[in-house]
Amino acid sequence: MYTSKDIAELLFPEVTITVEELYAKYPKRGLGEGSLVTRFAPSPTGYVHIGGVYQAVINSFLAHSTGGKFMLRIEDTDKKREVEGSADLIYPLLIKMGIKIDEGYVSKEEEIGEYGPYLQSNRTEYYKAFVKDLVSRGLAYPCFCTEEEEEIARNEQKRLSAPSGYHGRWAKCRNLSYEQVKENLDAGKTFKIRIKSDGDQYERVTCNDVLRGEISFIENFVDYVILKSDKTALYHLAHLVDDTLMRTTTVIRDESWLPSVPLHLQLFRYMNLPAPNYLHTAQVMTVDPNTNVVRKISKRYDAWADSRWFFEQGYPTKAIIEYLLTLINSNFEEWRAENPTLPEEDFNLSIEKMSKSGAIFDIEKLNNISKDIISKMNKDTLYSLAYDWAKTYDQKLASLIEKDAEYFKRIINIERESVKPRKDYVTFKDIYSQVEYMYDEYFDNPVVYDFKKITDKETIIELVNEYFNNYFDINDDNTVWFGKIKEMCDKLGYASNIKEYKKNPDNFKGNVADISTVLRVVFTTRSCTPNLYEIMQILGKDELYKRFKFFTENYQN
RNA sequence: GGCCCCUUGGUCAAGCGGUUAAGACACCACCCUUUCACGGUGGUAACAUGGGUUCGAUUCCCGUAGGGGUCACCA
Repeated sequence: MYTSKDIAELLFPEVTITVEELYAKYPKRGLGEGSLVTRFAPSPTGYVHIGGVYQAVINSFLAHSTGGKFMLRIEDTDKKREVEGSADLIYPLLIKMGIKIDEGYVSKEEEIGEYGPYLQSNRTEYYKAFVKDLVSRGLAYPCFCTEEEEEIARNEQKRLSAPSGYHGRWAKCRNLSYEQVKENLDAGKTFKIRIKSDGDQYERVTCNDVLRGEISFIENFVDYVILKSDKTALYHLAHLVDDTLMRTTTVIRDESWLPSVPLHLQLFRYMNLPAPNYLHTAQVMTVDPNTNVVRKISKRYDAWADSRWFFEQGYPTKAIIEYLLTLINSNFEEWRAENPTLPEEDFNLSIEKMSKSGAIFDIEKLNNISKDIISKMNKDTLYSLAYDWAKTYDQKLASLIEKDAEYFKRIINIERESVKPRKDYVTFKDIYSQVEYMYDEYFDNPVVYDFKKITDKETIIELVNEYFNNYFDINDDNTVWFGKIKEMCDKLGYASNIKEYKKNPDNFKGNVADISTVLRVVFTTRSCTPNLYEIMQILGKDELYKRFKFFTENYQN
């Protein structure tokens, strides 16, 4: 009389390692009581989705704030979906995001940590060992059904409105004898392994989710495939094996995994293992710009689903992370306001403050955070980050910077490094268009002078001449400089005091703002610029004359 | 359709039985101001709905609706 053990041996003669040996090989970690061991486990199907970064942030913060470990595991069991080379993109991306990885897959050549391999395709023997154990104890079995047969069963179930899946009378291979299995094998049929579910569709099982509390489900009564016919693991199996052997304490994943919790709990029970703690996060969503419908962020429709998009756009890493943090923990902004200079790693991410409902990704809010972060950078930091960015994404800006780094720094430092710094740049992408007029090359192309009230060429020339002849001294300080402009206003019949002007506009030809605008536009072509005095200081006397000359030769009313 | 999760302003969200229902972003107005960018002040705007429980529900329970997820040899 054959037993299930014989079937296991028949199916997996090559598997000699046992689960006991594996447990021994990966002993419990000697971490403190409340230390969380977490993991980010993406599959290499392309670039890292922004939702993945969101997950990684949660995992890493929770591990690090509890003195635990954060792992990076690559879930590449599905070779059909894998995008060549994309596994090697993940680690560098996370590092660039400022997320520290304690253990895991770095590249084809490199791994960190003692609980590996961290690439699932290198763990097949482990999965097989677990499966063999399950089969030998009669808790899993080989299934020889073809796709066609299963398709037919599915259709029948649909027609009958029966619960779908491989179970009950549809589970044809559930009780195959040793002889039947051998017969199929001898006939050259391929098999996959299904869990032999003991679940009852009228019974319930509960899970105590760390975030959501107790959740009750119908027991799993479907004999799900856990090992594919190519003998690679399905997620469910890999999750059981990896998170057990890697000693993960808390499985953090998005809520789309909630429906498979009963299966996972069953799997752990079958292995006589304690299930890890589960934390099912909400998903980040977006509103479709065309239909106004809330939906998942999609690789197909949303360019920014690709986390690299944020780098291309010139968002500082810090802005991306801080925005994500505001979505994850509602009190992050408050903490940031109270601790403006602390690094974000110091923030204590807490599960209690985590929202259960999916947030809609708000670019406007991100922009605000980004603008604020850039405004608080000192000129050297901004210079180096902007230059790094420009080198890969904006050659025009890069070459401007390369001409003269110090000159560039002077420009971006106007009204920076102060209590109320300017907030001109939402991203590094905004810099070019706001500094270009400080460079001579700008005038190689046709320029448009953006004069406001005073637009007549002769009048402007008279005004600038008057200014240069009687009021201009590059050595004046800001106060003297502006005092002289007011003096000139008074002399020419323009109000030097705007309040006075507003009281009796008819008494004046205009006001000091009009005069300032004339100078501003002659020197920069723009009516909106940072502090004019500083701009004039940076341009210097000769350049100012040169620009005035250019104006006289090129401006047309 | 079955099962599961979620539901406070346009968005992120405080709140955890009694509040004039915070705050941030966005928007609007005013102030400050040589333009702009800041900064300041103020404003518009919310508890999906119906039943309970209770002296009293945004808060607790049930139903309904809406949104989302999931029902693969994908993760």
